[in-house]
Amino acid sequence: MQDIGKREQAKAQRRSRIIRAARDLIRETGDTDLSMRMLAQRAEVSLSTPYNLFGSKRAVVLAVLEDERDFVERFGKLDRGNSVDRIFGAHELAFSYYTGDPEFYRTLWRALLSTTGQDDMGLATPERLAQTHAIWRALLRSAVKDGILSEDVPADLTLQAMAHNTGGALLSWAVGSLSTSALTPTVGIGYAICLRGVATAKGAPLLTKRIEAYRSVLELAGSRVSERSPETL
Amino acid sequence: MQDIGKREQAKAQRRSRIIRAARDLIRETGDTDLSMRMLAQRAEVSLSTPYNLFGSKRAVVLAVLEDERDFVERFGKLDRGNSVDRIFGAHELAFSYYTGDPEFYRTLWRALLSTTGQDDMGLATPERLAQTHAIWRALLRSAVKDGILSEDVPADLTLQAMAHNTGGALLSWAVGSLSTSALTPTVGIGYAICLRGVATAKGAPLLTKRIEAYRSVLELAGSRVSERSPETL
DNA sequence: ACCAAAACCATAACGTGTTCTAAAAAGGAA
DNA sequence: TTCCTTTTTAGAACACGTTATGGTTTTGGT
Repeated sequence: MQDIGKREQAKAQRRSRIIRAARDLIRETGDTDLSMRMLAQRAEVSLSTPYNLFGSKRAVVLAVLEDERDFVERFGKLDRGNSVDRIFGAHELAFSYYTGDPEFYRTLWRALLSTTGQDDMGLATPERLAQTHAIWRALLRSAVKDGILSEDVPADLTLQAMAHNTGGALLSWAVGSLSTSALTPTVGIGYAICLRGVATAKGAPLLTKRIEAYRSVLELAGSRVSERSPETL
Repeated sequence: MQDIGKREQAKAQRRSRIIRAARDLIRETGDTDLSMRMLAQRAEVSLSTPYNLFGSKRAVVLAVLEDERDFVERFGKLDRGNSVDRIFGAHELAFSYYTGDPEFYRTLWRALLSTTGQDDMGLATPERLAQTHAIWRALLRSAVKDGILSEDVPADLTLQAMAHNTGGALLSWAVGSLSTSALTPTVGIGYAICLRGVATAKGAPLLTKRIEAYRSVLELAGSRVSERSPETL
């Protein structure tokens, strides 16, 4: 009844070999998309094996994405400062992955987007979605408890607005409309504006300061606010 | 020297025939993506012709999208009510296209997203981008002039936050994480939250009312706020 | 009316993600 | 060992977007 068969072991090894090969290929070729045939050759498996173990190219890329980010563990070390500090600390931590290796994550996101449609899979694994959702929810609730955020708007609605802000910014960034240097401050301003929309009189000044701070970062980066017009759709 | 050659005329006719065929194919097949070969057959042109006239499948789909929405003209008729009324009137007008024919626009957006990456084309034509940007900018400036929005945050930053909110919501909707009935109110709440973040004391209550209104719409639609967790990424 | 040039057509080709087939290999149980 | 089951493999196949290549048609100017 034990999972520790020699069979599962070999399978796990193949899985990680495929993920590693995919990561290396994306890192090397850059904007050239990785192909399944090249991936299979690099991972020393058959072309069928990635489909047996993951199901699709999309699933492989998603596995690479979630393998790279030791996100949740690092979140635990954000207990310093007040609620607002922790919120924007989490924000900058989350986006440090992208800005730290832009080429890699850009092509990764493009590969994720380019296969959207056939399966009903979203942009992340349900488990990861639930994890990050719980973390952010706790952050907002903590801010409510500290008297910084009002409670006449449910935290979930605020959270959804922030999540959509994130998604739209990442989409613009992946497409190329938003520069890497502008990514983190732009989303930060979006967060601060949203949060000030549901803030108490006590909390509002803290968020105003965040807006000012990110604005100066934005101008320091030399990029005018709308080097291209934002995608108003 | 005149543009009105018989040649251009035939070319324009082929263009519109391709666009119409693409629109019909998307309408009929639904989630089955339209293929270039089927499109050429339906439009009674060669497979090469769409590439000669548009450049790529992506460009064809984008042409369909912009051909469908007589957006800018309809915006002119939104002069009733105060600034806030006009803003959310514009919002609901913009999203009425999507909610009015969800299947069509969903597949259309998926087709747009699925070819993102090779060319540097964004999610809309530069002209359309500039147009809608100008319209929204005017709406926000009008709200500033009416004393509803504060002016210590530049309108472009607020606009960018709202645009990213839009993009993220549309992405979630296209992927399937956000239901059609929840689309308009969810984005409306996002707008209202953002705007209340940069509102004056006079304007804040108006936006609070909008939030309440959209919340009741959301609950009336029977969908719990997070039927799936929002994509926090 | 003729000619040169430009546009379009049919077609093949390339590489892609994905699926399907039979064959082979490998692990576990007797 | 021997047998059975599960998994991997090789390879072909399909539909797709896109490009390149000649050949054919059409147009505008002389």
